Amino acid sequence: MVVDEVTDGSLDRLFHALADTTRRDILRRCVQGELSVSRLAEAYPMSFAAVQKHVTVLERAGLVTKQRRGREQLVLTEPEAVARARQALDELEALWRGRVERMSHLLAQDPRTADHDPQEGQDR
Amino acid sequence: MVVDEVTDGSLDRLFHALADTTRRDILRRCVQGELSVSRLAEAYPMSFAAVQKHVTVLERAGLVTKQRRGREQLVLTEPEAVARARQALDELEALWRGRVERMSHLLAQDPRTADHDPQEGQDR
DNA sequence: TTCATCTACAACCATTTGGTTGTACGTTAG
DNA sequence: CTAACGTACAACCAAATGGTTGTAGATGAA
Repeated sequence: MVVDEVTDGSLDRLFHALADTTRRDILRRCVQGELSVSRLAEAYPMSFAAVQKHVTVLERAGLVTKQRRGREQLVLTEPEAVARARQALDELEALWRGRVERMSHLLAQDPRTADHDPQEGQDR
Repeated sequence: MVVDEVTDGSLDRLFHALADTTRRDILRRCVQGELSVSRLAEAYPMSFAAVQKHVTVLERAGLVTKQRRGREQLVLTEPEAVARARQALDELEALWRGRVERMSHLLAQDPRTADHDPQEGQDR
């Protein structure tokens, strides 16, 4: 359950893998059901080798794994990797909320009048 | 509420901007309080120009904006951009959950109806 | 076996990235 | 005014990216 040690390098690879339209689309397709690399490649206007490289990038980022089935290689998504990316974004937002909170503290030096929240509410 | 039209290109820029340790660190620093580019540059073992370029990448991704104060340029974070990235990840997770749900459906059904579509018509 | 399919990977190429240095310009402090 | 500071931007470079083609190895089908 412990999301094992998110290093800088792993986050670099994660976000880099997500930073390409084709790769995000591959993820969307595979997240709905495993596909072989060949089947995937049929969907894009590029060579099989190019799609293969994209899958490799996703794989090194931990976003997918491959599993042999006969002569095919099925691409399986790893939802936990998405969770790791989200965790990094959450951390940023937490910092931001922290700042807002500190600012509120400064604005309301007297704890008794510390009704907080100057309009910067939450999204979700 | 409506997060204005997330295009492929904007997501590319967003995730690309996040795919670098230095840039994520810049975000963390700026999210806690605005800093000038010079002050930021003091924190990293690289030239001022390099940091300037990183800030430009963050800016084109919509993650920060710059605001002049005298001769300084303050870097301000834009939390909504982080929210856009999160939305993209949420969408992926939703697809994944959807698959699980469909799989449960299939398991509850007659096995003979469980056919896979060989060529889902998609084009470009 | 023979043949078609799926995958792996090398070699190559153009473009982008991430860094550097150098120069120029606006602004603030003395 | 002059000097120092903060910024902008160009030119350059090595390395990584994203694509190509070609070749070769496994595997399944006939």
